[in-house]
Amino acid sequence: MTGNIVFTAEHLRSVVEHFLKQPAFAWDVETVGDHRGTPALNTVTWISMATHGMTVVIPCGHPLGTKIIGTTKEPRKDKTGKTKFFTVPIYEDPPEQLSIGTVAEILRPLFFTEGITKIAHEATFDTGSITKYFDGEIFPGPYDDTKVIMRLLDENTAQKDNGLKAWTKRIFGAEYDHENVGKRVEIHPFDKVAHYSYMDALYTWLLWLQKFPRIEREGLTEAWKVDVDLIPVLTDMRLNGAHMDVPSLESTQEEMGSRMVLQEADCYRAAGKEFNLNSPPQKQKILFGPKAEGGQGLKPWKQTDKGGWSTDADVLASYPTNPVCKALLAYADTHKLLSTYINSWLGEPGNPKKPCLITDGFLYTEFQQHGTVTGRFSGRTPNLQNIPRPDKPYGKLIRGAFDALPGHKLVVADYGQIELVILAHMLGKGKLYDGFMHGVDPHTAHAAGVLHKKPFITKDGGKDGGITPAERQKYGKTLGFTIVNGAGWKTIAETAGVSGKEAKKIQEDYDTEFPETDRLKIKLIKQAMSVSGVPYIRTPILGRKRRLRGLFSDDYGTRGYNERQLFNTMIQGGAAELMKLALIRVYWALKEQVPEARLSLTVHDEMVVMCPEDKAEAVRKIVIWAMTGGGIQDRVKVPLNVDCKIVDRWADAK
DNA sequence: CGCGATCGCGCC
DNA sequence: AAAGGGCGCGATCGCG
Repeated sequence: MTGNIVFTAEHLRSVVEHFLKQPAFAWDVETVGDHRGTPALNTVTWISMATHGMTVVIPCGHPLGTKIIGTTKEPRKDKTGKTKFFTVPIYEDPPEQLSIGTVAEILRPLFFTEGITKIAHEATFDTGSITKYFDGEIFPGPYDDTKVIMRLLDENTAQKDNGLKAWTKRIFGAEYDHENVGKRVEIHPFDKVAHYSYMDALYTWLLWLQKFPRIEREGLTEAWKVDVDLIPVLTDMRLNGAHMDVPSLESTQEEMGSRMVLQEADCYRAAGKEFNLNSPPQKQKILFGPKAEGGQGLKPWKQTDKGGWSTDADVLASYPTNPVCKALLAYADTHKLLSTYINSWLGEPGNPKKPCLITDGFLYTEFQQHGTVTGRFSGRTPNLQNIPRPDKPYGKLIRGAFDALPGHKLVVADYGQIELVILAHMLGKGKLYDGFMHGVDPHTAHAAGVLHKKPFITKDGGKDGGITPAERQKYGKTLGFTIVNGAGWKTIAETAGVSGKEAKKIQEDYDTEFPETDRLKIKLIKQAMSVSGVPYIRTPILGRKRRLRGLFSDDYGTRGYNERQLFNTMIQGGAAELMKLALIRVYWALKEQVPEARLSLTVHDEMVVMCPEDKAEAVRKIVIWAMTGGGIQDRVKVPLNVDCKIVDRWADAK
């Protein structure tokens, strides 16, 4: 392997010459720095590449040599504050390496050659990390991503088994990393990291060679193409980050912090003692323990998955007169939001384990196009797809901390009722479909259907035969998500606030008034079961597969669960695919027409773009075109609808 | 001390 | 008869 470590410019040039003659290559980076996982901020110290006939590894800034030339004792404090001494090896100086600048300059012609496919495992990370060395320019495609491929071929793989190491072990039986070297390359000796980096590129290449042909064989080409077209888009978003008003976030932190202290005290006072307010077992003891032992003597009624007695918000709310429950509910709300969305982002100064996630006003997040079984994106580190809604008090403050740079605006667009659009598209007829075709909103259509009234909002309290806004809310909105998710009458009763009897009646009326839905469900289930091997269905827009082994289960519950997943995947997955198409369209249109504009975020049916104030109107038009215009509207039978606002803060968009 | 499981809960 | 789909993450707790 020694000859495959590149130390000189001459060597690297000859490598590039070889790679330029190939149709495709795999590559990988190793990164260091306080923000090693954030492509916008990290430092690349290794690049490795593999193709037909050659695999190389290019060190460019590794700090250690290979030979141990001595040891030293390093003091480290443990949790209790005790100082312990660890023996740490001292390595020889590292060999002389090319600088990342030189490496990027020589690699540039290779990466910027259109027509050579660049393959990585989780490409947005590697692509984003190297972009800063290419003058901030994302290199052109075609791209490919073995993680995307593997996930399309088996969407049910658990997230933790979805890394390159796991695949390499499973498919090639090879294990080359027992120490998680990639997590902190800078503490490992030179040769070890060289080997590790080399193997990463090599196995990405081998995995691609073996698995890519299966994409076409399984009829997944269209879904795959969109996912790889998303690579520059998601890389761009990952690099852009979202701008934050840090002082505002800090003042919210203080406000919530002092509020929480009071709420803590309320809990202790009500319970008559101090206990850990975040510990389910301790809460159990307090709530359900006998009064003689200082408990509240409440009767538990809800089990956790593991069979314990639940103390979740549902349970607490069911004892509305108990002061402990009341106090715990208030505390939990504040604690959850403060710890998840504020403290974890601002970090703890002086604690290297809890760094501030906001750098120069920007918070960077990661969108994974292979993060879910349905085809939606998932978001992580941090997840910006679950920020509290602006219609809640703390949500208004937290979402309000996402703002635009001075002189800029946020253009925020979201699809209206996108899941029901997909449902209507699949149905192709019936009251929901007709409603969409005539501009009736789906909640109104649903409420009117089950109430046997006319599908419009009444103007005279109901004498005209229409439905009231309250009926729309109560029946229409409830039906909307219960259909999509396959909820039962109990959930309907709970959500709509009606009796079980009435909920069952709603369900029956829905089935008679909207018979197409049940027929569609049955058709899709039959379709999935009619294929040879593992049952699967394909999403309506791009034909992504969802395999559902449990569809044939003898167990009623398992089978029902799989049937609900099937139907939901069609809807949720179809909606996600429209958004993916829209994102690709908006990215390229903006690049061409308003290059100053930047995609910041996407949250399932919503996208956020930041741009200079005087370009906001132009951006708005582009976004609306991208989400609803020809080329995307052609893919769905009912009209797409977008709400698009120009605002200063994310919270102002709703 | 680090890791993983568990509970609970934020969003769409 | 009976059924809520999809995520990520913070805090706790038990294990090795």
